[in-house]
Amino acid sequence: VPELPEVEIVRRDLGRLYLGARLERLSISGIRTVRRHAPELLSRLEGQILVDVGRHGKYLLLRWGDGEVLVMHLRMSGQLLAAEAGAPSMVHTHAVFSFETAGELHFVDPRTFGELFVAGGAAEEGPRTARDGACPSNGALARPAELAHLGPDALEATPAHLAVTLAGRRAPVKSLLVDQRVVAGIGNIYADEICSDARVRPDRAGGSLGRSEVGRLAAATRSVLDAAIVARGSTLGDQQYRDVLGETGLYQLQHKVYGRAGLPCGTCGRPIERARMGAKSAYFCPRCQR
DNA sequence: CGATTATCCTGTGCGC
DNA sequence: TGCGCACAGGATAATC
Repeated sequence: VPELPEVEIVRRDLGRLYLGARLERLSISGIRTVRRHAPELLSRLEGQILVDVGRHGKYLLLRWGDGEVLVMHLRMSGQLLAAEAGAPSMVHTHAVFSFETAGELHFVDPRTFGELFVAGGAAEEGPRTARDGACPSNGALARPAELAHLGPDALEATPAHLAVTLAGRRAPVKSLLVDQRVVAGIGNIYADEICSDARVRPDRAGGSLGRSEVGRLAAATRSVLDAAIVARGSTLGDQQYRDVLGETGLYQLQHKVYGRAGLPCGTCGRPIERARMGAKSAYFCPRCQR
């Protein structure tokens, strides 16, 4: 459930609570959570200081004093929750970060789809291209090789990029929006909300969109994600999403279409429809969205 | 090659 | 009250 806005809130919370703190111990109890490489690799983070918390799409990037980057993804049911030192763990806690002075951080994930791994920890360092080494001095967190397949972060993507990636595609607009290779960070909820804001039906073929429609889609991507971040993300009925301090988001109160099948559209009053797109459902207003 | 479908997993809520 | 089952969906592998 967590998508770009929720992950961005978690990123900010982590920075506020743990930046500059020294990791005393990292204990892993869930094997599946660290499935990318040997769990022992994570022990190299112990003793290091958290120096930066970044994000690309739905991935969190924690950079440590020795230059290591810990990559985390919450997937469907993952939560990162602050806890007092020595506090008992909830069920489905798969990793506990114990900081020297900042307390603990618990990685809780009932469905175990989430994961964490040290970037570059599993593979040999590949040959560096000129691009890779071009500007390491600007302090920006370089994207790990494991995330090379991702498109630009949805907040960084330009309208031109969106136009190019939609051109000629037969796949539905919504499928392209949630395709992390096109833009990174958009999931099922925000794809529906973005299509609603852009007044474009989610099942329209990407290549069939006109210039102004692509423009509206790009603008909607920005405005919807920005507004969702201001509202600290969406916490749905399942109460799944929580920020690091356990608080819910409020953006669900501003949802125009997601989960609102049969309810009247706020603009025209027609009932919101729910359509099956593959295994997932898409919500839209049949009158306002074309 | 691009588009669709199955898979991973557990908690929840529904119908019977 | 309880049981079975569909559903939720992010990413990836497999398949059409």
